[in-house]
Amino acid sequence: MTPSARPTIRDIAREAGVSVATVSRVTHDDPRVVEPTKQRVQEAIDRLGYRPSAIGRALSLQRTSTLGIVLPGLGGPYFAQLIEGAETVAVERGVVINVVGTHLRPDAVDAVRQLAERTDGLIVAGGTLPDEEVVSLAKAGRVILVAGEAEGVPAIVTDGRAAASALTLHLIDHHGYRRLRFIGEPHGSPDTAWRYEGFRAALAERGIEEAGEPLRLGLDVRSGAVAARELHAHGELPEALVCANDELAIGMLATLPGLGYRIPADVAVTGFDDHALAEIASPRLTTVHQPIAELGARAAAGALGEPIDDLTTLPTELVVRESCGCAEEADPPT
Amino acid sequence: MTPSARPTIRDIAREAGVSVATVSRVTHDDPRVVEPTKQRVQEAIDRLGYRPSAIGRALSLQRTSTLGIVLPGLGGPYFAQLIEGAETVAVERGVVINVVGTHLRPDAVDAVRQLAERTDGLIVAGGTLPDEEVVSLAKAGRVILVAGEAEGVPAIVTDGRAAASALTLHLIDHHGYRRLRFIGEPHGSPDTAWRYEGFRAALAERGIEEAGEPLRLGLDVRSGAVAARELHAHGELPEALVCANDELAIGMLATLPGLGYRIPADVAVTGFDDHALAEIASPRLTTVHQPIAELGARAAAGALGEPIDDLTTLPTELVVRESCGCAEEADPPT
DNA sequence: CTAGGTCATGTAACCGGTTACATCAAGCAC
DNA sequence: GTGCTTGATGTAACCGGTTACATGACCTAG
Repeated sequence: MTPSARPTIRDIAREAGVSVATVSRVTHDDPRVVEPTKQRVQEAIDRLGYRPSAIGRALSLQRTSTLGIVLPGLGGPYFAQLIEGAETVAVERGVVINVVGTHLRPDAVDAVRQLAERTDGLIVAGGTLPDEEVVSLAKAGRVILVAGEAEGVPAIVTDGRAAASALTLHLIDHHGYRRLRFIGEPHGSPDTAWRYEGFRAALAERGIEEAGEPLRLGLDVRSGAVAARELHAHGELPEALVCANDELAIGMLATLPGLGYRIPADVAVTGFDDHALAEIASPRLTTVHQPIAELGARAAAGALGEPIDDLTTLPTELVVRESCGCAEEADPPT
Repeated sequence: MTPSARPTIRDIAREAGVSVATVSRVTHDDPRVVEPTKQRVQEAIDRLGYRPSAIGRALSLQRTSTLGIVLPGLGGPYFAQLIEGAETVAVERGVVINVVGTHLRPDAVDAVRQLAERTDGLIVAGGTLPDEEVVSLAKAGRVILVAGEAEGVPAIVTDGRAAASALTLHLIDHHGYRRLRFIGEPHGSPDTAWRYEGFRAALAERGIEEAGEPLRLGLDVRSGAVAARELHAHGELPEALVCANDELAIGMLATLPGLGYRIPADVAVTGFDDHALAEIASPRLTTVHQPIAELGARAAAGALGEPIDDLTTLPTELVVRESCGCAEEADPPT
């Protein structure tokens, strides 16, 4: 960013009648510079409006003070929370965060490589890049994988498999549902895949057959609405719909009543993530709470050099509300 | 990102027995290099796993092929769409996008200055930085302001004032409401401020007194729920609630029925932005559609050097659905 | 008075690329 | 054979910082 010829350290040195080393020292508050000199330099800096070039500095220091985050897209609260978590750590260390979304970039791999060049560390969300690319990035620099796995790359995850299984068992054992269906595309992301696995494992454990193939759709609200209409169009609904995330579930919550189904009386719906709307929606959504910000924070710390295990698993919590069929709890609306 | 000593262009030159200039030419597909030499160099590159350093290149070229976007936070679809719009333009030009959220950074100004160093252009959302900082950034580089205004900085906006006014007049003239209240903090962002202005202008035009101070809250779903409870607790509701954005409105839509109010029979609710949920929610939300992706795309083009007017105003569209009291249109749910 | 030490500052190499210009060999015309 | 052109490649300066080491002024102890 240099249209109007920014002054360089050498301009300041000339202006103040000192050497570049002295200017550099002043900008670093080096105590070796004597007061009058420091003042003269500071004046020159102010007069010319000098700000050291981050690129020059990065080249010299071999360090950028930047952390990169690679996400599929920026939509949705999941990623916003992840970033916020990382941000808390980054702020502490004077590091700035750069985010790229791969979702709609045909050249995602290139974009990420370019990002990797400019950062001291990288947080990569599972499902954004081919495994071998993650491995190769990790060979060249510090990379932490979030909600994903790749050979030899430290990863931070939640145990979505176990959580989905617990959720599904709640539906089976507590409510007695035996016709259940999973909504979401397991191949879309490792997170979804794990959730689907947990779902199937629970069914298998209770000797139940799946009510149908997973309904393969995106993870957004609109897909939830589409799913609802599709299920309706194809005839009878299962007893319970296990959605891959809350947004999908919220889309269903909003759409199913209009099609004549009562939730949870006619069909139970569950989500995943504990979205802000989950406890506001009606009925309130049964879901799984995940420490997403914590995930981001740990990943950031690791990416910035803190020692980290090969695999960190953070705990999840089943949040039982009403959409699964459980009675409304005592919870004062006002 | 250089833990495992990456090879530099000089390593390759030595390995291939040529000069750095030749290596540089090979990496640029310069036709002047003769085939056998090119091959020898390429082999050295592959053998050592060389990738040119983006920082070295940036320093030399005085260009980073990077576009920065400064947003308050990354939450919510508004910003996700803005980024997507920018991304389409960036992809075309082989530029990568870096996003920073200022929301929870006490050192936002520093973070943005650092970003500005590393980018060829900057898109700044209104309300993220003090005006004078935006002006000073614009002095040093190419800056486009989105949904904001600052002396001498090219801006792209939608006419939120006119849109809010049209929306409010619809509530007054078409539905006959005369007790209206605005939900949102006008000082929070220019966008909200303009919407509030439009709201007040409409009331003034019809000689109506405002039903109360704006209810000053954040722009998220949860705040909508809080607002609903607060209004309920303080006694009677106005006839119509004009929310600063859809998320706020969706929070109210989800909460008010539980408190015993029917929408729109007892109270009308409107939003702003045309969120994905707006047409799925029930009742379907009356709101204002904004070409957000277009906003992002234009801003990106401008920030990357395309000539741009001082002020570009993009059109909005009033989307009348049910939450304002209009009858359900013919719209087949399946 | 001098050797040695301390301190403020300067000099110049270095980080990893790009590129203007120099160099040198080969080909060609006379 | 000489001079000129053309083409492939090399040399070295430059981008904007940082910093190890050099320098030289001044102080102090012997």
